[in-house]
Amino acid sequence: MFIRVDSSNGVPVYEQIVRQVKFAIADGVVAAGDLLPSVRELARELAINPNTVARAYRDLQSQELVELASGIGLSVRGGAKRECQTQRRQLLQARVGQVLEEAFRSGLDAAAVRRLVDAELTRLEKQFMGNGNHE
Amino acid sequence: MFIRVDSSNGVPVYEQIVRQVKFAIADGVVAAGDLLPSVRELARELAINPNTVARAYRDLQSQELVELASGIGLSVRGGAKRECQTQRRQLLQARVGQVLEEAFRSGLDAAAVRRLVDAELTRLEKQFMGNGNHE
DNA sequence: ACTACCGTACTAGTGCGATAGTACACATTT
DNA sequence: AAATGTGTACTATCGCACTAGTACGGTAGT
Repeated sequence: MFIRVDSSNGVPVYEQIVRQVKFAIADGVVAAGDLLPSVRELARELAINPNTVARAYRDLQSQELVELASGIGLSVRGGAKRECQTQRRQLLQARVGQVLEEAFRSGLDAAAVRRLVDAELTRLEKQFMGNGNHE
Repeated sequence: MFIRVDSSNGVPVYEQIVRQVKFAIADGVVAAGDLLPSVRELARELAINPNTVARAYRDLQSQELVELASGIGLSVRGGAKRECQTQRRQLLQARVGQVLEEAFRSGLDAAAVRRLVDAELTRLEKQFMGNGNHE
């Protein structure tokens, strides 16, 4: 699967899994009715403990994004895609707000912030040129 | 002092202290030669353990931003202000880059990102209207 | 000298994320 | 019926950030 975790960045691994599964749902990489990779399979793939994956899946289930197909696995629920897209958009907006607020606190004014954003934007445009992203 | 910590956001408290002391130095709130608040005083103020503050101060000392005035306290070193300003600028630029990259990955194009940034920017401008910040 | 304050060092205990191993109920496949 | 694979539950253990309390050497004020 498309999931990658980094155990050294402070963010709990199970949260990283939850986040990336949500992104996969939002992107349509897994559609409604599709099964998530099994707990043991994903654990083997990521070289982590099955309990950690199970913890992430439990969270996804309690958020009603995914439902138990008993004996089969966990399947993506109907409204999950739109919900994940909404959550992703809200998360992004919040992070943009945080960073801009930090920029203000650093003494930059709106014009300086705009310059900084534009500089990073053109840098990233070169990097992402001509591909439909979704690593 | 001007420091505020949040023990429930995952970031170690001592790192929050290091970060905010650096910001205070960058902003000139504490100038070269000034003493930092004592370990015990800051610990009492933040309602945390003195060891946690001591840990933060040890980091600042090993980064040569602050030096031991034996028996007196820790004083801000000469080049610290410029160094902290540089670090803060680099940190900010990196965070802007991260967020914009995440925006690209969410499927937004450069124009959409610019719209999102502008929206947050005008929202924050209202909030910060007519004050020299530094909460 | 005495007291008070400074940073530092040390040990012990707590909370939480993660690991490790086992057991269980369920469904599919053979 | 048996084997395999699914998610789940449970206990034990480990590491790390943090708390808690104490002790020590250095400096200033009296």
